[in-house]
Formats: sequence, C-alpha cells, structure tokens
Amino acid sequence: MTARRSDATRAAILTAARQRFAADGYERATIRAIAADARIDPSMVMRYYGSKEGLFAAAAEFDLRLPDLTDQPTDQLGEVLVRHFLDRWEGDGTLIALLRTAATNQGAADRMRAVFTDQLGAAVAAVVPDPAQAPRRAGLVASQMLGLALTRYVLRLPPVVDTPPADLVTWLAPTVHRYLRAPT
Amino acid sequence: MTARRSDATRAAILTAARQRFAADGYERATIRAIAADARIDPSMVMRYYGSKEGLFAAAAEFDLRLPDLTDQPTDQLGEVLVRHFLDRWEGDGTLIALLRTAATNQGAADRMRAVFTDQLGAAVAAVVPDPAQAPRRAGLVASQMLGLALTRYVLRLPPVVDTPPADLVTWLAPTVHRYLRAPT
DNA sequence: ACCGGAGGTCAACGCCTGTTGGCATAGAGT
DNA sequence: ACTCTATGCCAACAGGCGTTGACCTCCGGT
Repeated sequence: MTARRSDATRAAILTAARQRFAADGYERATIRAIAADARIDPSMVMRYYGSKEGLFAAAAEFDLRLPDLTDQPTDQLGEVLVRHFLDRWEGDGTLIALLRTAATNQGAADRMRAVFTDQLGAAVAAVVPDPAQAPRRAGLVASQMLGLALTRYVLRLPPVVDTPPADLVTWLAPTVHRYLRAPT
Repeated sequence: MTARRSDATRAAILTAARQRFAADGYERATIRAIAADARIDPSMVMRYYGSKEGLFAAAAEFDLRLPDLTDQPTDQLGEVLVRHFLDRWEGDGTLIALLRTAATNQGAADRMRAVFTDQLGAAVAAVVPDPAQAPRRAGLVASQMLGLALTRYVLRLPPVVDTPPADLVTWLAPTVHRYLRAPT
C-alpha cells in the first residue's frame, strides 16, 4: 500500500487524459496524443489502464460534491445550487470532458445519467415538498444546469459566455428555485 | 434545371446521413455505413458531396422555423416557444445530429452557434422590453431549450424522458417567459 | 555478487477510415 | 447505329488508430 514510484506517471497520464478528453472528446483524443502530453510511451497507457475505455473510465471518475441542501435557507436553494455548479465547472474540466464525450459514447452517457440521477436526485429529494415529484424536479434542474454547461463551455454561445457568473446566478437561481419548490 | 434521375440517390444519401449522424455523431458515423444504408457505393457519396465534411454540411442544413412571436399574446410567449421546440425535435432528427456532433466538431458547433444567435436572437429581439438585453435573454432561452434537448434526447435522463411534452410545457414555459420578459 | 521484477522504450501488427481512379453500363441526342 | 455523358461499382491506396510483445535498464532484497 506504500506509494510506488510510478504513481507520478499514473497521475500524469490521468491529467493529460482529462485535458485531451475535455478539449477533443473521446474519439478525437488519441492515446498517442495523451501519451505525448504526459511525455511517456503510448504502451504505458495500456499497461496502466488496460485500454482506452479503461483510461476514460478512470479519467471520468468524478463527484458533483453537492453541499447538503438541508443546511441552506429554503429561499436560497436556487442560488446555492447555481453557484455551486458554476464553481465546479470553472475549476475542473472533468465534467466538460464527460459532457463532450457523452454525446457520442454510450458508456459516458450512462455514467453521466447515473451521476445526475443519484447525486443530484438525492440532494434534491431532501429539500422538495413532495417526495413523489423529487425525480422530476431533479430532472428539470439538471436540464437547466446542463444546458448552461453546454452553451457556455461547449457551444460557447456569445451571450452566455459573456455574462459574468454573478449575473448568471441572478438569472438562473429563480428558475432552479421554482423547479425545486413550486407547488405542482 | 429539370430533375435528374440521380436526385433520388442524392436524397437517399442525405436521409441516411442524417439518421447516422443523429444516432452516432460525426466521428462514429462512417461514410461506408451511410452508403450501405442508402444502398449505394461509398464513392457515390464522395462524388455528390465531395467529402465527409461536405456531406455533414448538407445534412446539417436546417432552420428552427420559429413562428413570428409578435403575433402571439405576450403572456403566452414562453408556452409557444417551448411547444415549438418540442414539436421541432420530436419530428426531425437533424437538430439532434447537430447537437451530438457539435460536442466534438468545430464546424458543427459554429453552425449551431450561428443558428441560435441569428434565428432565435432575431425572434427574441422582437418581443423583448429592452433591446440592449435581447442577446442575453436569447442566450438564456437557448440554454434551457438546449438543456432540454440534451437531457431528453442525448443523455435520456429518465425523469425528463418520462415527462410527457404537455407537462414539460407547463414546467418550462414560465422559465422561458421570465427570461424573455422579466425586468432586469 | 547475484537475481528478479517493475518501469520504460521500440517497432510492428491488424484494422478501419476517408478518399481516389479506373472500368462497366445504360439511355438520350443525333 | 453511334456516340457521349451521367450514373454506378470495384479495388486499392495511404494514413491513423488501438493494441501487442519483445527488449532494455535500473534498483532493492538476499
């Protein structure tokens, strides 16, 4: 269990892979390019991760790290969630890589679906007035949050890219709040 | 200018291409597979469309066909827009193909950006209280409509897929209405 | 001093891709 | 009847891909 010397190489591969997958998507990100970025031989990637699919699975391992929404004042739930997603995305390309890849790769789509269903679903269920409607409410929140990520980081629609995060929070928080709390 | 016999082949290629691009995305949709679907030889695709890029450009040619929003009662703008996008998507895979491809293909992303900036931007500008804010409002509408398409047709998030279109309109129309009309 | 294995390099394989040029065929214009 | 051109098929090319196996080179344990 003591750290092996090669852990540094492992980590370098993973970092390069995340960047390439985020920038190019699954198909265009080649093992050769990832290996070149990490300054190692392509065959090392195979030795450590078995296959390109295995590497992607390791690189796309991630967590939304949602805060406990029951700690928050009810009327600020929307604001807290929107701000959290924006922070999460600006700092970490993993979710963008997953999003880009999920468009064409079945495994990535499955993973993404699981993350949002499980993690966002659980967080939302805890603060929703009617438990039976929790999944639908979580789905609506996901649609707006993922639409934001898509237009801002992938399509780079000018008005969305140019709007500073603080303004985005102002606009989107009421939407999310309504999806969570509006009476059915 | 009279119709040539080969126009049927041209159309068959285009139909098959749209289906493959929508189902598989740009990279995974191979010219060989498209040609097989259209029951012709791969080289025919090249003869008619020059290259895979050219074929995609032809297949991704499309129009949002937005109605004239100035004809609509102001308080129903959200409902009309949401319903229109849902109708447009259920019947035509072209936009889904473009969305799937835009995740990894620069040209498709550019096209998508242009379509939403120009067409949705123009439609929105006509019904917005403050012209200076029109692009931002259009961007917000785009983020929710594209988020809906992404979660419903690409990721297939269960709660979004299971919600019937009429209920989606009920939930999303107020959001779109607010993005269009809320005072800044 | 020896050895065994982990970390790393190299060249190559088989496959699939977009793309090309040559060749057959049939039908319209003369 | 004869050409000419549009239409279509076939075989092949070059390049890039994921993946493999043989080899080299250290270094810690005995």
